[in-house]
Amino acid sequence: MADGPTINTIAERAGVSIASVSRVLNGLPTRQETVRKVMAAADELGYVRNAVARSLKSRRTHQVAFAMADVGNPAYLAMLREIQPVLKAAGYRLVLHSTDAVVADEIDVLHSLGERYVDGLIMSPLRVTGQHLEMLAAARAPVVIIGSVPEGTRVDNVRADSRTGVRLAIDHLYALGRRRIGLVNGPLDTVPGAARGAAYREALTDLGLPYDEDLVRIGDFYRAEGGRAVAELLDRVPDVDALMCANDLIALGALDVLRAAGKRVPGDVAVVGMDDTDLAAASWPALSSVSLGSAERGKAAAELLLDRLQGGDREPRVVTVPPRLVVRASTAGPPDAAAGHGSAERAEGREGGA
Amino acid sequence: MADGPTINTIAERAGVSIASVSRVLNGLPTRQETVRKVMAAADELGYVRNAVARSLKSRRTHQVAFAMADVGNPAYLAMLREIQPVLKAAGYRLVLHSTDAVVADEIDVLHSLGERYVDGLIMSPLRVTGQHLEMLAAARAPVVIIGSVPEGTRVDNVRADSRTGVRLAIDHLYALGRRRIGLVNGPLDTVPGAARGAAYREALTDLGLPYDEDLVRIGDFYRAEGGRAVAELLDRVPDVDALMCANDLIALGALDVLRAAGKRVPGDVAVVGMDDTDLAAASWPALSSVSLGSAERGKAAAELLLDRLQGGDREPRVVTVPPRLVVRASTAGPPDAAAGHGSAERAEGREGGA
DNA sequence: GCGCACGCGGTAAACGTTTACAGTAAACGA
DNA sequence: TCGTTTACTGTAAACGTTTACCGCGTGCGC
Repeated sequence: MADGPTINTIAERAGVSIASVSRVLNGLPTRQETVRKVMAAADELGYVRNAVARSLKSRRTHQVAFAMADVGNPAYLAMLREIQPVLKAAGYRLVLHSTDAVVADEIDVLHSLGERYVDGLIMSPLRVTGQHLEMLAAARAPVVIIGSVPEGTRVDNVRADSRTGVRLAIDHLYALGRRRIGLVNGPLDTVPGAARGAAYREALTDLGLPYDEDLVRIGDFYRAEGGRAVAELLDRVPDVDALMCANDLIALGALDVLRAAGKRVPGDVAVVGMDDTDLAAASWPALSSVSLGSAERGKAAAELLLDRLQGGDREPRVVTVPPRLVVRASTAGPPDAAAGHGSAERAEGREGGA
Repeated sequence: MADGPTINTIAERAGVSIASVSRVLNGLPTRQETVRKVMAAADELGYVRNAVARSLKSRRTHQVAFAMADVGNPAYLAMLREIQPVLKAAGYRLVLHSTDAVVADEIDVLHSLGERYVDGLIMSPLRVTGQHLEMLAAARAPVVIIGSVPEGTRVDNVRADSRTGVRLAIDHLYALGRRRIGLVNGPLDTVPGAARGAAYREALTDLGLPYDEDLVRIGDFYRAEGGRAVAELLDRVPDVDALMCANDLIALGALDVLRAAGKRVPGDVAVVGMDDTDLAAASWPALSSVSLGSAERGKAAAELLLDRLQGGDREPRVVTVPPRLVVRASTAGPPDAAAGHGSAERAEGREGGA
């Protein structure tokens, strides 16, 4: 791997100055003869521009960072899938950070913006601390936050509306005749956890249903722990007839546990997930899920950032993506009155048995 | 956003030369007094090293690129999940490219290595063309290929062994008493497609089963098209009793279609997927799947690359990750003799019905 | 008291570009 | 013929670091 050619090498070979080489390579007006010589030399040498040197001079890296809370979570992956092509189309590379939702790591990423190895950042923190806000205010490059930040924070911001999302799900379950609706939530000190908890309570109140603490269980946002929380809930409220789960992974855990407990879904218990990930469609019974528009949020965030990178100053903008309830088999009908027949799945002819 | 401080700013404020500032910041031996002054100035100014300038000088970017064929495919995501922390731990950032398995895009990525914006590359091409090999030979930075390359290609290489993987699955199905085993494959001009097709044929031969063209269908590697291919297969061979699917997405498509056709899984048809993605565990019935060690391959690739980045020259290495069959409900027993009772799921008491 | 080693720190070059500025030659008008 | 415009090209500075090299002052041995 001998050192690659630089514009100096080319200049020498073509018998012109490095300035001319640069001009030719950038398409600035130049005499035909010079263009020809430079191009020929560049071709023969297999010249490729050095991105680092260009960045140093131009103060632009054409890189954007995406700091996702969790590389394993399909909701973030959905964002990633949308962010990637938008950036690519605009000529930006994507630098991926995984913070595992650890605050220190997120602060680290914000801090490292000062190193100027990227032109901007998209970040999706699970929790937003005072430290986050401080760093955001001092950030040396444009940042877009996916998730909610306190009012008045001067930063571009893309939000889901999980409050309305929970409402959609609860109303749906209510309309199906469910009255003992449980909530399996993630930690209350996360932004989504808190929002979903509050929205659940509110929705019940508005529907005139009592709020029962035994119907609310808290775990983390993963399958195993979600299942554990559901088991606990079943233990306390055996006749629960619907479960609102704070995300799809929790809902999968719920399906596991319900199945093990001999409960039919949706015959005995209807289950709704959240995020509408690929897993929802893959599970059996297929999971009704509230889409919080992960894909749309990713896209919006990327576009906000590009706009900021290209446009320069403007007031920070807040984009809110509306939720959408996707109804599948896991909530496909009213609860069974009797035991064991005419479940919704059967009505649709989709069950696995003969 | 006033221009951030540079070592010049610090030097001025501390009353020393930029060389001293640099030495202090890099921990080179310096008088205590100088260290103190520089540190104080740096702190007050909120100085952060400029990564671009450092890279230009040191010819190291501390970035590594991962070019994945498809951001949507869980198998590649599993690699990503392993690659990320390995690189992070070694102080490298991850630049993510999605090539959508388009050859031109992959060549582009290889070409752009010349821009020196990364120190190395991990790439997982679906097809390896002559153009790939040419670019690999001329690459200006170390590359690790995930997937098979022709013998003698001088490049670090991490392989799955899908031949043995298919063999594991077919032997398993045979042991369960299945004799009409279909294959739902992806395109034959892809490396995995070709390997799986050949392995299937070989396995049948070794087991003394006839090779029947009607039992082999080709689609792409996605759910919808996989389902279509299965429908076609069912049409030609209604009494097929097992399906080997070239990946999990195809297998999910198979489950969809089998369910719609009123076939029980595994009672009538056993189904095996490949890649052992999250989806396999999430589906119902849970999918038996051949793990090709995506996670291990990602990890191995990252480690090979780091070794190369740190160690310098050595002979190219080939790492082969052995496959592993993960048995779940979709192959949990022998075919039912009679119609409709005693399926494996029921035996395990896990079905959705009462 | 003188020469020398040694520990520090400053000057300047280098990494590979872009670009402001100045310089040159040709073309043109008076 | 001469000045001026025009069209191009070269010189050099700059982006923010790292580092080779040199010079200076101190302390030591003789």
